[in-house]
Amino acid sequence: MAKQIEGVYEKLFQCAKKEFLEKGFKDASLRVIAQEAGTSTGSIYTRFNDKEGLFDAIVNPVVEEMKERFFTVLDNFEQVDDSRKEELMPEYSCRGMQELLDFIYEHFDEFRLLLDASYGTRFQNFMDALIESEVSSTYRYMKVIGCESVTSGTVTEEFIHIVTSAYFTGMFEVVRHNMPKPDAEHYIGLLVKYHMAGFDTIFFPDKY
Amino acid sequence: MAKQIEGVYEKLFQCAKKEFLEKGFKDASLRVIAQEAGTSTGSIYTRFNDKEGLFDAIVNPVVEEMKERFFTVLDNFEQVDDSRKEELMPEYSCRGMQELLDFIYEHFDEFRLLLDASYGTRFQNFMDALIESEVSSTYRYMKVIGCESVTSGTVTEEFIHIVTSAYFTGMFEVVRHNMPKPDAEHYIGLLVKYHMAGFDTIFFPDKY
Amino acid sequence: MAKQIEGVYEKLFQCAKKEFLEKGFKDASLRVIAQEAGTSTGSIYTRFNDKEGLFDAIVNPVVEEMKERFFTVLDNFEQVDDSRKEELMPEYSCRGMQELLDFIYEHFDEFRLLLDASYGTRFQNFMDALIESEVSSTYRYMKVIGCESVTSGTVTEEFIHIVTSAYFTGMFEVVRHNMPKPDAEHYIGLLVKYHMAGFDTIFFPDKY
Amino acid sequence: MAKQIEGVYEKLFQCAKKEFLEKGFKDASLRVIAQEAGTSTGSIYTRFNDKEGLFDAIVNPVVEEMKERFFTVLDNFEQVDDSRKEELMPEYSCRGMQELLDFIYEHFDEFRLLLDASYGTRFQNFMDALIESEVSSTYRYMKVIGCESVTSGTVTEEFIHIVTSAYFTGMFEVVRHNMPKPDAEHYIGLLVKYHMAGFDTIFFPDKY
DNA sequence: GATGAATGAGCCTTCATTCAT
DNA sequence: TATGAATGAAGGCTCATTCAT
Repeated sequence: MAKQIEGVYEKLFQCAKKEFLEKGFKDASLRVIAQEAGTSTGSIYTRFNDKEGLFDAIVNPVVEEMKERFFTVLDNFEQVDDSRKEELMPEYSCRGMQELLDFIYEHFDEFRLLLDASYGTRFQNFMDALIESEVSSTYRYMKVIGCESVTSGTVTEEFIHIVTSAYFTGMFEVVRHNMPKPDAEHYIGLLVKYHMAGFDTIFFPDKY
Repeated sequence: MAKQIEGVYEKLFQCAKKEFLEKGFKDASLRVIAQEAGTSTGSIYTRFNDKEGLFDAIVNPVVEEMKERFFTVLDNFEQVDDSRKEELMPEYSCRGMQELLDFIYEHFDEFRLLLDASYGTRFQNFMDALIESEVSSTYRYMKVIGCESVTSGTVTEEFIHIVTSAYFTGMFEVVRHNMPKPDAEHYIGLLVKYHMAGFDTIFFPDKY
Repeated sequence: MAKQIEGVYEKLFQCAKKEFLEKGFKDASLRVIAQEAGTSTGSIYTRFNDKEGLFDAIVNPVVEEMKERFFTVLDNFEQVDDSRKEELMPEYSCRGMQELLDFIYEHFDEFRLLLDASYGTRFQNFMDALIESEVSSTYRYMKVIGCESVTSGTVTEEFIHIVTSAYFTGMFEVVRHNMPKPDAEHYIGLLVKYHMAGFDTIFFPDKY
Repeated sequence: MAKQIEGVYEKLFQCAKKEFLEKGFKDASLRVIAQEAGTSTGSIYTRFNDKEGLFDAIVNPVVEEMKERFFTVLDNFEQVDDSRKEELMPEYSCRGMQELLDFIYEHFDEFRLLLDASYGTRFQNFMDALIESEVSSTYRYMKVIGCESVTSGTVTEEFIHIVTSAYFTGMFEVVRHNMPKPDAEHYIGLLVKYHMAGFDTIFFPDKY
């Protein structure tokens, strides 16, 4: 059984990343990628099955790891004793965002791909899905701690979605703008504060 | 005098809207649109010049009116006496958002096109541009009222961009999710509160 | 019976001339011509039948008049008594060329159309046809005067064609280069000398 | 290693030649060529890049070789000692034309393409360019040998252009008329004589 | 007669994918 | 397994001509 030539996978991988970033999934050309990588289009099919498979290979590992980390955080928090949830929430939330930021900066290109170059792939709703997880986790939390605006129906899961979208968009804005990490950290710190203050105002209007 | 067959314009307009919404600008097919509209591709060129002209015809009137309204609001506020700006800000902001929401619901499809189907057209950065206007207006305002976090440099225009992106994304989420208007109004009301609380926390930490 | 609007014919005529000159027959666009002329494509069909008809209208009158003049000259010479032909030839030839030049300069644009913009029309071989007339006339003349190189078969009609093509090409070069008429006259005078000297060398090698 | 199907290149090449000859570059259809050649349009792009590339492939090798030969002849003559130029001119000129004729007959179709089917390609001014080279070479020669009609200004480069156009047109007439080579040779021999006699009459009126 | 919209075939070109070598 | 040529549908667009108004 003939072996795949070493290094071609990586070359394709890198060139595809570049091409997808520049043109988006749909407008990227496999011929260009293969050429740039110094190999043939066939090589892509051998290694990645098809165009989407190539995109997948670049982006999915990051997505998977992200999910795992993300869900670990959510799960951990889920397992905190209900009585202490409210108290620990800010810390969890803040550390969660920090970790997310770190993760993003370790996988900057992949996030840019997910955000702005994934139209036409199964990841085109990636951010929505991510947000949806966060939303339902938050919603469960709100109910658990008996947040009145939720139990009374003033605030629904739908609204949490809106606010969370806003929050995450702010977060990902640092990716879209290619900010240096220190700046990003500074801004995200502020963003967390912004979000929490806004959040409390809505969900715990009586808090203060 | 040769007249355009009546109703074909509208038919093309509607079918194009549908096709663009479903597939996005780039992937939409003029052949499909013409066929669906029961006419020939040539008809499109008679009426809309070319593919982008067709997209334009659907979306530009809304964009233009939006700009006008939006800039009127910003200008009005700009002309308020500086000493009263801070006091009147919340009202302006809130009413502005309310009007924006009304406007969006009058032109729902067009906004969906602008948000998610405009890649490849001159509108692809529409939301960015919108946000940028809001950002610079806000920034000017902050300096006028002598907001300390701004004058001291803790907070920059870049961060205002992040927060404003977040805010507007929340706003447009109602479009993306096809919410009934009453729900939307309710949520936007809350979103405004959320934003203002968050905003104040960052920019006027000493306020309270 | 409704009447054609006055002046439109002329306008179309002029605009067509311009368009044909710029782009050649095939690449000229009737829509552009109509637009430029401030009328409709239909007008062209009413007045000129079709695209070629339009070209025809511009060019054919000139061609016809040219033929007539040209054939008159040939005929006149034909009717000269055979015994005097040789003697009168130079004068006829020279005056013919002079008249041709005058005629060309009265119809400069039309000649440019015939030479370089007629591909795709029935005039695409106009110059060939013209030359062919000249050739057969010349050939008849040669036989009449008993030119030895012809009667002996050293020189054929085919070769006369070659030489005549050369001659006429030189002639029309002044059109292609948009020369001022005085220059043209000077050059054509020289060209006639050139041709005649060359001609005699071939056909009457013993003359001198 | 994927190979181009053998013979397809040649088939395309031949069918393209045929189509271009029949309809000219602009009006030739790649679809027709591909069909005629029993392959797909894509094949053309694999082998020739695009429509002009196809024309190029047919014609350019001939043009390049022609340039080389042509310029070699001109250069050689340029390097002859000035004092012997006048004496050697006729021989050079005659041999040059002879060689040109041979070359044309080795590449008959290509010359027909260049002459009558190249509109719309970068070769559309091929003959003009060729003539222009000859003209400026001739002009330099005239000045070197101190031809009086040139130094006195009676005769200009412009007129040399006219005469040279005439000369070359005569030459290429054999192509346009598909003459058998022996006939062509005979005629070109005569044409050279014709040209030289005419030329001398104009440029060296005192010679005899 | 005047208009100019409608027609629809035709243009060159690009593409992801297949498959013979 | 590697190659890259072959495929052929599909893309946006232009055009001379027709014909309803």
